[in-house]
Amino acid sequence: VRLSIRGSQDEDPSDPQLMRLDNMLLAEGVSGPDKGGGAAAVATATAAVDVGADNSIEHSDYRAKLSQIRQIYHTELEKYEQACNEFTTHVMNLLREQSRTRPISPKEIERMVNIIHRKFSSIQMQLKQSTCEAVMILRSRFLDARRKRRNFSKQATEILNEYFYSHLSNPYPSEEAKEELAKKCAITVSQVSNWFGNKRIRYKKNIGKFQEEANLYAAKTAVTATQVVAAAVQNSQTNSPATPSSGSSGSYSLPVSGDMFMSMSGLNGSYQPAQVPNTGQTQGDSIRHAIGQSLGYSDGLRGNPLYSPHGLNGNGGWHDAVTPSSVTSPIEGANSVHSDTSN
DNA sequence: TGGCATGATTATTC
DNA sequence: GAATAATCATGCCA
Repeated sequence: VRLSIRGSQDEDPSDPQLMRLDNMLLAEGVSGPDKGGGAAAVATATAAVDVGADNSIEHSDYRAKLSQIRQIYHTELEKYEQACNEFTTHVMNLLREQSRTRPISPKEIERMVNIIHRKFSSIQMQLKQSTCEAVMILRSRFLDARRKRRNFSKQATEILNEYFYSHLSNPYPSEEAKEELAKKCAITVSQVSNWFGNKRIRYKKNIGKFQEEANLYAAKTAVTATQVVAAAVQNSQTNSPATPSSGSSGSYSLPVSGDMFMSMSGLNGSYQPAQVPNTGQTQGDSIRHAIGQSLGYSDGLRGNPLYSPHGLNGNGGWHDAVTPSSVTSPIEGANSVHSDTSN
């Protein structure tokens, strides 16, 4: 903007602003070697925005637009250079012609050439500036796309909720579990992480609000669990090769844990940390074992999180509730807050 | 169209 | 580096 005001007056070639523009164009991969630096710049720009595989379209879109800008920039630049040269020779010819009628000093010629060059470099500067602006706009638009969100599919949220509520005492899926969930939900692992992060925080903030949802999923889990268990029992009794898969959602493995009782027990709004699971330990163990054999998630979680070391403590925190060494005692927080004065 | 739901980002903490 | 808490920005529905 300032440029157009200052315009024709002073165009110092070593202008810091020009240098800034040059640097930026180089960094953005607009100027400089066609593929080398440019590709690198594009790579960093797109890497910053990379959210998942489904973004490849946007990537190519970004690249295409950037290369379009680059192309325009280069052709314009070339055009200006050519025009500058042509104009210079034209003026030189004029001066030469004039030299027949009046004496023209070499100094005067040099001065004219300088004026012409300055004019063209100011045009060049404007080109660079507008190119920079174009890149900035493109970039900001592309970066804004990060915030563009679409709600997950109903099935996806269902799957995530089922996992969440059936692991209510420790809603921290392991890396494998996250991957599994991501695959099932057709989202990325980081989206799964985001989802659990949001869910935990929002659940904790307003347990009452989520109670209905918790009951819903607990009931759902219970029904499926019953089916699965029945099938498993029948399976072991009849020794038949029947598979317990409910067929509802393919191979989705329902994580059945004591947590589902937990979400039930919280019906009246007052949240009780993991207290029930232990009661059914002996029986539940065999059941869990049976289920674990036919279901997926439990595998990745074996030994730990089903009966989690964590509980929503008095301060409303899962994360630092208990140390792993106390896994063997899942009663924590049942009747007493026991001596653990966490925080 | 306003308000709530929800996915993503950021700052902070451990 | 993962989790939390706060916040942003968009989606969705009455």
